[in-house]
Order: sequence, then C-alpha cells, then structure tokens
Amino acid sequence: MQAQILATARRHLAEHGPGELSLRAVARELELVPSAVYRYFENHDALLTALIVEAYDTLGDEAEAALAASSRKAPAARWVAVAKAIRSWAVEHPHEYALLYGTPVPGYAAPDDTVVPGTRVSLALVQVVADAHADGLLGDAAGASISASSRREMTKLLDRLGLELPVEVAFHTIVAWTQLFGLLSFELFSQTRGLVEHHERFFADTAGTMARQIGLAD
Amino acid sequence: MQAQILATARRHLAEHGPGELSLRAVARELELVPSAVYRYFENHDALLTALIVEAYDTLGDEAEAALAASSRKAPAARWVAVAKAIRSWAVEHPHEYALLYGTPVPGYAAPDDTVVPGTRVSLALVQVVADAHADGLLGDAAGASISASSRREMTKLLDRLGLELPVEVAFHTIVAWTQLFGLLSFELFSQTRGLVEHHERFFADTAGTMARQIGLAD
DNA sequence: TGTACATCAGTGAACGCGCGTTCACTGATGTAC
DNA sequence: TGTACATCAGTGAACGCGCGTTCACTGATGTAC
Repeated sequence: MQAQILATARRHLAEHGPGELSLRAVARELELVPSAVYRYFENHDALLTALIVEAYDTLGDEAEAALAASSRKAPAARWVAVAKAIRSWAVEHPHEYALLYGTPVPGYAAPDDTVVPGTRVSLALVQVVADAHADGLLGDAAGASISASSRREMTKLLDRLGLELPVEVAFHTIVAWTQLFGLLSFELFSQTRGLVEHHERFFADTAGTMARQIGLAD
Repeated sequence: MQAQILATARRHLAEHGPGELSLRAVARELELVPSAVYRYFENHDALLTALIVEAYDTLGDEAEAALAASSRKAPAARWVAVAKAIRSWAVEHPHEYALLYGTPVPGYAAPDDTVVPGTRVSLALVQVVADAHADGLLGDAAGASISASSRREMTKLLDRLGLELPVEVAFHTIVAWTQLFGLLSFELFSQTRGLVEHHERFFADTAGTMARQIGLAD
C-alpha cells in the first residue's frame, strides 16, 4: 500500500509538478480517504522526501548502469555515455528532475536522508575520471586559472573521496558537472527555446567537449 | 499604485518564493481589499509576468552596466566581470533568480513579452565576445567535436544575431553560458553543499576558465 | 474446535486555513456649463 | 461662482475551491488459550 501511494504520487508528480503534489489528490486517486495516507506517511513532507529519495535512486541506477555498460569504452566516451543516461532520465521524468534540481519546494527542507542518494549520480561521473586515471588514460586537463581558495577546496574534496587526481582535473570535472546540469535545466525549463533545437545532439557535443577538457582520452 | 503593488509583490517574492506569490497577501500588505488589485492587474498571471519582466530588466541592467564599465579591460576580464555582475544580482535576489531560471511556475506560461527582456543578459555576454572579435582579441577557441547538426544551429544563430564569429566560438560561448547558470543554480539551490564553500571565488575561477576556452584574450 | 481479545487498515466528519475571482456598490475628485 | 454630472479608485461581501491535519471510530483479520 505504501508502494501504491508512492507510485500514485509519482504519477501525480509526473503530470503536474513538484510543489503541486497534494496528499488529498493522491488519496482521491486511490479511492482512499485523505486521512488514510497518514498511516503510511507521517505527513506531506515525508511523502515528498520519499519521492525525492526514490527519484535520486532511479537516476543513480541509470547513471551507474551506463557506467558499468561502458566499462570497456574510452574514458571520453564513457563520460558521454553517463551524461546521456542522465539526460535520458531527465527528459523522461522532467518533473522529477525539477524536484531534484529545480527550485527547492517552498517550506520544504530536504532532510539528510536525501543526501547520500543524491550523490550517486555525481559519483558515477567521478568514477569515469577515477577509472581513466587508474588506467593511465587521463591526459592533461585544459588550462585553468584556479585561485588558492578553490585549490584548497578541490584538495579537500579529493581527500574526502580518497582520490589522487590532479587539482586541475577535479576542477574541470566540477565545471563539466555544472555545465551538464546547467544545459539540462535550460533545456527542460525552456531557456534555450529558439537557440537549440536538437538538444540530444547538442548535449552530446557539449559533454564530449567537457570530457576532453577534463583530460579524458578519446 | 501599480508601482506600489509591484514593489510589494517583489518584496513578497523575496521573502517567500515564486509560486507562493499571493495576490491576496500583496493586497493585505498594502491594506487594500483583494479585489482592488484587479484595477491594476488583469489577474494573477499578469502580476507574475510584470514581476518577471521587471526581474529580467534589472538583471539585464546589471549585466549591461558591467559590460560598459569594463569596456577597457581585456576580453577575458570583461567576461568575468559580466558573469560576476550576474552572480551578484542572483545572490542578492535568489527568489527572483528562481523565478527566471528555476522550475517554471506550474500553470503559468510565460507570454512573449518576457522573451526580449530575457535575452538582454545573454546578449551582454555575447557582446563581450563580439567586441573581442572586432578588436582582434579573440584567439582560437578550445577544441571541440561539434556535430553537423550543432554546427548548423550555431550558424543559424550567428546569422540571426548578425555576427561573424567562428562556429567553435559560438559553441563554446553557449557552453560557457550554460555552465555559468548551471553553477549559479547549483549554488542557489544548494546542490554544491559540502563541495564548494567559497562560491564567489570558485565562480570567478570557472568563469575565467570558460572565457579562455571561448578564446577571449587575457 | 470455539471463544475472547488484540491488532490494525481504513473511515468519516470536522477543524481552520488561504486562495483567485466576480459583482454591485460607494464616495471622493475633477470637469463642463 | 455654483451646480450637475462623469470618472474612477477602492470597498465589501460572497462564490466555490482545495489544502493539511486531527480524532474518535468501525470492522475485518489474525492470534492465544
């Protein structure tokens, strides 16, 4: 039943949007009385949190699957493959994407439970770089003027992840990561209307370009 | 009075968030009866549109001011200057930023009136590149593998803007543009928590790096 | 095998709330003769 | 200079709506003796 509520909520989210998700509407669709939902979810926020975690997880699954499936490809191609998997999921689940990466739902503060699932997708991208490094397939990253402050942050981050990558690589990886989601958000939120038509192609092109700048071999 | 409503709505937006903007709440704050607002705005959407246009315009003003103020600087520094102006505005007006670049407000379709003001900020960035080109301060853009499809789109876009820039430059400019707003959204929507602390520095570093990739001279 | 009891999924009614929008209206201000 | 009239900003009441959450409850199912 909890699963059924979640599924309905997910469908509801897909049709309307986050912040529009109504506990009552979900109950209605299941032919339940609104209060019945409270047996399964403490309140509205808990339902939202469950949806967020679920969305992060399915996105994480897709990214990790692409990572695994491309293990024999060249690093640059892997990066693009994972990026494409992320985009596919986003395009198929635009409202869930918005829930994760769009404007935070007003009045809702994401609890800590969402942090770990949220990092999976990023870690899949990082893994491409780490694998390339381990396989000796990581060339020089493109030039960058990185301030001492950012250098320190990159170093700390690499330490935390237990990776031994050049700071420049870490920097370009984050740049590529923000570019990837930036373009995706622009596409999904219609900021590129009139600019880009063939988003899939364009997205792949930019992902490939960013891979090159990280230093990933073709 | 119309200006007063707008100002109150803007403040309301700043305190709460888009999609939370209530016509009644605005009226209440002005000690007006809700229906009085209808003398000045046809309905809720019209108020929202006015706010969006206003936000685009103030952001556009900031970007253009930075563009003008940096006219004697090197192209790369100008790019960073305009980028910083965009970020400053966004950090100072996070909810207005969200209104423009976040999840579209459900049920609201931005009318055509918002398109032109919306392009001003992007055109300011493009102008940096165009000026550099005119002044012979545009070097080679970084390498990129651009599909025929994207090439065509870039060519069409350059035509439309009346610019004669290499396709690679146009491509990298869009990449830089998406990276810039991607990082900004990540910062404002707290996706970089734990990753980046000194956002201003990091932002400037990435903007500088992207400028270099476009081919803007230091 | 049969009865008493506990568990627990779901009910039904109500709470108080805020929302956008409509409509006929009041009453002050300004204009025309 | 004074009166009649038009304009128009803002009122007040009401419409129908959906929302999250609470609480005491019913009634079927399963368990223990």
